[in-house]
Amino acid sequence: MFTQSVGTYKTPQNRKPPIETGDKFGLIVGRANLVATEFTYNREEEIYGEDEPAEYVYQVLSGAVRTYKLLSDGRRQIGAFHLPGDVFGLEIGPNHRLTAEAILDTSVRLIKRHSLEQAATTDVDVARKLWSMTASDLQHAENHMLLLGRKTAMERVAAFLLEMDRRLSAAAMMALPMCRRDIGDYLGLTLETVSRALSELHDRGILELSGARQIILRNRQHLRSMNA
Amino acid sequence: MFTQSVGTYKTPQNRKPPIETGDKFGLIVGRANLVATEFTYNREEEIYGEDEPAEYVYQVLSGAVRTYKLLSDGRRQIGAFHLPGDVFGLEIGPNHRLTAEAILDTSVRLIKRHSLEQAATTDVDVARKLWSMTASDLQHAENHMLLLGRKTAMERVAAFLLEMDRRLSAAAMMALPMCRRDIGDYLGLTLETVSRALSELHDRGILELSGARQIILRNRQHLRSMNA
DNA sequence: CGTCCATTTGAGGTGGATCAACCCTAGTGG
DNA sequence: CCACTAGGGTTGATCCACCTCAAATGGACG
Repeated sequence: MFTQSVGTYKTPQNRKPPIETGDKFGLIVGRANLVATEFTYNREEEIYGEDEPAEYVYQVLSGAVRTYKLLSDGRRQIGAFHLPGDVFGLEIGPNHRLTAEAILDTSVRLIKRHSLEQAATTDVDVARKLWSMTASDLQHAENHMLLLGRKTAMERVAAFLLEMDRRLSAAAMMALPMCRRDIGDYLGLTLETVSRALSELHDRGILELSGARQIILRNRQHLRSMNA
Repeated sequence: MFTQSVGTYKTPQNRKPPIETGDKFGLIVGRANLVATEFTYNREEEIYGEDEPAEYVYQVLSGAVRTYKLLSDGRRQIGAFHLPGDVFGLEIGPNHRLTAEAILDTSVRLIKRHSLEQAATTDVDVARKLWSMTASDLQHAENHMLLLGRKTAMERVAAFLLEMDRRLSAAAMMALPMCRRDIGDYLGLTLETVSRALSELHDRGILELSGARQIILRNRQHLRSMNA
């Protein structure tokens, strides 16, 4: 994978990761004395493909990543967006089950899966942490199934905004890393429907736009009430 | 939970469970010397509710179970059907994240979650098995998000039939335990749309119906090709 | 300043939802 | 053993939320 990659190596270790507290992955790495490498991917670059052998587990240090599945005719369902601090690519079987791509220039920390699993056999805390990360992904997927199967377009967009608000807006303004098509493919909508929903929320004074991807939420309570 | 339950106790242990080989749960129970109890629920009876404390983990012995989430106005998304052999209700957090109901009269084997977690701290194989079960659920959810977000009604029904064929039809005929509404709520469709899709598949000679829930697949290859 | 995309907006089409009969069948009770 | 009933399932007619296709707008970057 890496030999073909356009990404560039950086010196590993010896850096304070820009990750807030509660960094499970960091805890594991430290605790188990694992070797973590840093790597960067260019915008729109593939990190791994669906069904490829899962050799590494990844943590976003900066940038953003989308993981998705494709149908044969190109229809795409994004399963999750991965933002700084998030772990992705953790599998228990031999292969990745989704494709991962960098949305922006992205740097990741990566660890050999094998070494993580090794650590899990000797350290129950590591084992539980890995299980817990998979369980968190499952919980996200269960909520997302409800969204995809039963929510209206406006409800989906409201849920998306609240999720992103929670996950990336420390400041008042949130800077979305992804385009309208990505949002649509995450929410099971077209990019036009996403755009129309955002326009309507803007017209209703529920959010402010300064550039299509710079959003300020003016009325979170209203969004929560739309979230059914 | 059980004090309010209409279910009835049966003598635990001392029975050969009607579970085929590869019974992960059984392996854990045997290996770790855990106490498993048997319990039965009546048709349409709730097994546990969303956000209730997750005290037990369940395995279906006979019958069928649906697990789902509800929106405030009653819209329902079924996350999974659980058939004999399947484990459900396994959580890592304190509470159940979906509601579980018996579709038919159903008997389950149950184990205290606490005792499973206990076993996981001393036996890495148990820990890995638990992780693996959560990972399987996640994989199912990832596939289902693709279905809910991007597949047409006919593709969803074809996928459903193939899933049920794989999971419960040892014989030529498959006996669906669930009604059209359940299927719709699993596939993100209405019961009418499910019915129309099945009628069309019947008209096209792809399946045979003897009673609405007794289905014989005549052309699996065709169904697979519709599964995009 | 011009080019290239991403985004917005508009107009019209459609797949699946909704609303409404009707049918079938398993269970019930006479 | 059969008539009745209730609930699940099917089918038809219509509607509408979202998709599709198209064009205009805007912002970033050379």
